[in-house]
Amino acid sequence: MFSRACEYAIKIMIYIAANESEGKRTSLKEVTQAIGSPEAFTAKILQQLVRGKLLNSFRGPTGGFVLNGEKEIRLHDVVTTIDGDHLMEDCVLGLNECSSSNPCPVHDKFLKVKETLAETLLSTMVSDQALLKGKRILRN
Amino acid sequence: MFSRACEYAIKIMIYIAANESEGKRTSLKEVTQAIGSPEAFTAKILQQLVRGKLLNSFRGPTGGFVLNGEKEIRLHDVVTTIDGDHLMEDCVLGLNECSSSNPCPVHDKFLKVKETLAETLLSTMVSDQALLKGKRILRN
DNA sequence: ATAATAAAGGATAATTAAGTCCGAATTTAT
DNA sequence: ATAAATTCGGACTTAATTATCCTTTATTAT
Repeated sequence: MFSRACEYAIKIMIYIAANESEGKRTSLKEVTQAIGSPEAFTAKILQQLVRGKLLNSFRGPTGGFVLNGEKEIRLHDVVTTIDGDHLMEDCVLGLNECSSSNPCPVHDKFLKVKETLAETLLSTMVSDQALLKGKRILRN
Repeated sequence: MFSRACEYAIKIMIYIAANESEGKRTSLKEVTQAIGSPEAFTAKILQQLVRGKLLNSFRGPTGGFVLNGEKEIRLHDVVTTIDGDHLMEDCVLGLNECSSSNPCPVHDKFLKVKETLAETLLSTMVSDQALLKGKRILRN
């Protein structure tokens, strides 16, 4: 459903949010350890999240990453930052010209699926208590 | 959401079903023209659909593909044949050990999304009249 | 100032997905 | 029989994603 990078990104954000609820800043090393992801690749994803204004970063000793406190971050923000909004916006069959007025054969059938997905991503905050509780389960 | 190959597969099946409702057998050339897909790649997908028992094939002049008439084919059959059941069955975060009894942080949030998707795929037949009406809109 | 620590960034490699090429096998019609 | 049309199958190429390596830059503490 999501790219591998996006799966990591969601885990990253949840882990950092959980850490932050305990007042802790999170380093690359710590988060890769926590979610079991390749370090260098994870660094790239963290960069994207910083550029996308979802995280703030600090260099040097005691450095690391924190949530951008200015807005409540939703899963929707994370997904669109890494994967874009294709899943919610594009035609399921990949057609350029598909819309409610000029629908592809399956357009109507998938309206509800997309709506449920969008609603889920928009209504779920990365700092949601229900998510943070599951913090321990971010790797196998 | 689906792989490119799976998008093609869905279009292929709808097109062949529409043709078949008019008693016509469909050739590789015709379907690639109809859906605007690369011919050689489309041939591979047709092979997969034949091996998966969703289609029957005939060689030689007047050859081509027809639906396997033994069962009513659902979108679910097409998707699982090409992409597998990852979308419906696997953990959204890619965890191996994620289940209702040992859920990842977002497990519950995505239950409804997966359920809506599965329900949509299972309840939609490729010969559904609503789909065949949209036959003309399978390429840009 | 210096050394140590951590993120930033660029270049490259490995893997997977998407797409192509071409010859073999099968069937139809002449 | 032969030629043409069509699917089958394997090997190959290209493009995108995932992952690694290594150097630079910024920050902290000594």
